[in-house]
Amino acid sequence: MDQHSLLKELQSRYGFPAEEFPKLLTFFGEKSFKKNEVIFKAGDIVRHTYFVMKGCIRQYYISPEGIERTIYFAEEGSFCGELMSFVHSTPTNLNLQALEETDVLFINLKDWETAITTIPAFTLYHIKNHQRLMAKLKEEVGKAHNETPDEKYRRLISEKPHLLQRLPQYHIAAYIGVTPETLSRIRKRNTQI
Amino acid sequence: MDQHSLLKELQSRYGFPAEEFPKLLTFFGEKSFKKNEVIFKAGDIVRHTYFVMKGCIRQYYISPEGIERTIYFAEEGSFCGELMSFVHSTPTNLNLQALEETDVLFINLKDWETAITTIPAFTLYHIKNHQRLMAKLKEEVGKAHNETPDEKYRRLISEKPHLLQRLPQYHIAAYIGVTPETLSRIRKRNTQI
DNA sequence: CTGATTTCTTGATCAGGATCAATGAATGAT
DNA sequence: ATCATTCATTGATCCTGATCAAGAAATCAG
Repeated sequence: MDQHSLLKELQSRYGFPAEEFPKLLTFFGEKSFKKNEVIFKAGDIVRHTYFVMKGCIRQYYISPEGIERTIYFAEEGSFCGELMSFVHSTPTNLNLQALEETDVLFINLKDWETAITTIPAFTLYHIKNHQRLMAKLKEEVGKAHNETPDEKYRRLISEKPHLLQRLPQYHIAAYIGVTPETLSRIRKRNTQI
Repeated sequence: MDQHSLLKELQSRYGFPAEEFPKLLTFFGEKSFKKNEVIFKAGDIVRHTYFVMKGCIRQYYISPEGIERTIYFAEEGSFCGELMSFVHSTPTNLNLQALEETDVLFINLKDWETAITTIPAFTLYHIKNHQRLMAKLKEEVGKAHNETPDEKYRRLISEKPHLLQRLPQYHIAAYIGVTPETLSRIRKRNTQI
């Protein structure tokens, strides 16, 4: 029988006792978002944390000039949300949007706190995952500054080649930090044969 | 009597029981770094986490082309290190350098794990602080992409005006992500009277 | 205090991304 | 299938940061 993709994620990185999983799962609900549906936007208080079962969600900021800057695409098997706002019930600066018909698991704050305090392996997953994400984000900050758009593009196609098939190019452009026109030219430059 | 700056940091954000502090403090040692001393560099396994008592430390990456990209200046009252490498004893990609004669508290992995498992308030501080830092880093990634150098400069002087007095301009330039020449011109553009 | 080194500024040129505009391709609705 | 809309490409021009080069200012060592 197929393993649940949430259990797979929990186990993949640091191990998670399978016998605890049914208990954890009771805290989550299921939900679907329509293509292009905005899940939350800057100013909202984030009430749920999501785990993507199927589909794709983007996290993005909107600059004072109104430019959308995508920082992350959450695909199948990823958590997605904004813990700061979620945990402290304060307004977020982030926006979330489903880019396809997307099915998620979600958990609210009360259940999250219960899960965190009663399932030690879930706590451990969070702590270790945060260490990993922080290291990644730091690197990302460094690279965001010093990579040229060409380098960012080549890094993206080497790390997540499928994203280019999956998403319209203007989302890729917003992720790399260039205009769609420039991305089109970058692609031309970087395509041999 | 003056409050210890570490206790002040622990209490400032989420509260920390003062009576637990002496116990926590026994896990830390004291150490000084000379001006420009490199604390650890990419490839090293990070053996300590630091708390800055006096002075200033920068965190930076070195790009494949050899360009240094500074992502953070840790001043008095800040933790500084790289948890991913520290906790897992794996090589880091980050570099740390003292920019002034700098006094720190430090803790090794064994003591850190003991502190984390025996002082719940310390655990809580770490979890909550990570949530805060992750949210900040995400924003930073977004801004790193879409802000112009002028905007980055103005944001820096509004958030941390003292850094400009404290540090040579080429460090500020490496933080903003421009050459020292460009920073000099930005400063000219943005100075009235 | 003096000379040497480092840091900062200024100038000129160059490269590449933004913008504006138009056309072509792909997608979606009926 | 057809039409409408959205998305991708291409061209021309403009703007800004990088680079190379030189000189000025500040800092440091003796």
